[in-house]
Amino acid sequence: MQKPDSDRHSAILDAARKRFARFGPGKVTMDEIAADMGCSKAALYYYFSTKEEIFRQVILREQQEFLDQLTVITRQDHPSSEKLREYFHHHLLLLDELLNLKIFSIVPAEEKGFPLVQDLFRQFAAKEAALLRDILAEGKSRGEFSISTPETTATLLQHALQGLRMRFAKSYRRGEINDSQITLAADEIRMLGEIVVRGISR
Amino acid sequence: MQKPDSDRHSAILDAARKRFARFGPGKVTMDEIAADMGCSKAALYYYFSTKEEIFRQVILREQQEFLDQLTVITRQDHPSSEKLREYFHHHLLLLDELLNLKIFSIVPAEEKGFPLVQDLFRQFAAKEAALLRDILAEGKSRGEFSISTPETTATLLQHALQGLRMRFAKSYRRGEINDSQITLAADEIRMLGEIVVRGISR
DNA sequence: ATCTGACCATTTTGGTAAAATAGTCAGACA
DNA sequence: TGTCTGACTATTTTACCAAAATGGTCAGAT
Repeated sequence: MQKPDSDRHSAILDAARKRFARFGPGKVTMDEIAADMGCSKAALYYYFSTKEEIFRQVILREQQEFLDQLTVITRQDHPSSEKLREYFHHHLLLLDELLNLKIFSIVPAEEKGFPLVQDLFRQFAAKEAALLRDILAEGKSRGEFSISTPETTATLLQHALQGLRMRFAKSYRRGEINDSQITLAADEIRMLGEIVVRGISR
Repeated sequence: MQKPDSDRHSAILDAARKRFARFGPGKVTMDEIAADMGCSKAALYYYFSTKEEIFRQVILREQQEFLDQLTVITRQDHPSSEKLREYFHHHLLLLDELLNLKIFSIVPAEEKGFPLVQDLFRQFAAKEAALLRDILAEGKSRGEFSISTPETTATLLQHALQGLRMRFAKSYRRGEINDSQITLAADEIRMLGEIVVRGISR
C-alpha cells in the first residue's frame, strides 16, 4: 500500500479512546496506549506525530459521529417543528453514548485540554449551531416558525441546551449515572423542546 | 451593648467582600482583612469563628439582596407573563452587579469553595427555583399558563438560564467584560423569555 | 465588650534531585 | 517500501523536605 495502514490507524484511535475516556488525556501515556496495542511506543509515532494529535483525532471522530446522526434529522422530510424536537432528543441520547464527548464537552473550562482541542470544540459548537440554524431557517421560510433571525435563535437554544447538559454532567461526575437520572434529563430536554416549538411556531 | 457591635460586624464583611471578589476566598488571608480594617487578626475572631464563616456570610448577604429584588417582582400586581419576563431580566442585571455572586455562582465546579459554601449555593438555587415556581403556579391557576407541573418547569427554566449565564461567565473570565457583551447577553435572555412566555401561554 | 501580641499547629510554598514521559533516530525485518 | 523496534535525549512531572505563611487560640490589656 501507498498509504499508512488505515485499519491500524483506527485501531490505535480505538485503544486511545478507551484510555482517554477513562483517565483523561493528561493521565494517559504513550507507553500505555502502545501496551494496549501490543507494540512499541515508537510505532505510534509512525501513525501520529504527537500525543495531542491522537487525542484530537479521537475527539474528532466522536464529534463527527454525533454530527452525522444529527444531520440525518435535518435531511428528513418532516415538519420543521418535528425536526426541532428530534434534534433536542438526539442531543441528549447521543451525549449519553459518546463517552469522550460526554466528558470533554462538559468538563469545567479547559482543564487538561490541549489548546488545539479547544479549537476543535469551538468548531464543533459552530457546526452544531449551524444545523440548528438550518432547521430554524427552513421553518421560517416555510412559514412554520415566527422568528426574526434563525442565527441568533440557534445560538440562544444552544446555550440553553448547554445548561441542561450541565445538570446532566454534574450527576455524572458524582457517579450518579443511573438510568433514572438519564430519564429525568431526557424529560427535561423534551419539555424544553415542546415549549420552544410552541414558543416559535406561528 | 449586650450584642456584638453590628456595624463593626458588617464593616468586616464589607472589607472581606472586596478582597474575596478580587482574589477569591483561597487567596485572601485573615491578616489582610485585618489590615484593611486597621485592626489585628485576632479581633476578627471576636466577630467570626472562622474564615469560612466570614466567606459564608459574605455570600449569604449577596444572595439575600438578589433574592429580595427578585421577590419584589413576584409581589407586584402584573400578569404572570410580565412577571416572568421581569424575572428573566433581573436575573441578568443583578448578576452583572453582584460581584461575588457573579464570580462564584458560575466559577467552574467548586474550585476553592468551602463545602459549607456549596450548601449555601444549593439552598440559593432552591429558593430561586421556588420564586420561579410561584410565578408559574400563579400563572397556571389564573389560567394564563398551560403547564403540567410548575415545579418541573421551574427547574427546567433554571437550568436553561444557567446555560445562558455560562456564556456570560466565559467572556467575563476572559476579561471581555465590555458593555456590548452584556447587551448581547441581555438580548439573548430576553429572547428566551419571549419564547418561553409564548410557549407556555394558553 | 472589644481588642492585642505572642504563640502553636497545620498548610502552603520553594527548591531540588529522581523518576516518568514525549518525542527522535538509526537501523531491523518483511 | 512500509512497518516497527530498542536505545537514546530533552523536557516535564513527581517526591521530598525545610522554610515561610497562615488559620486559629489564649491570657491578659483597656
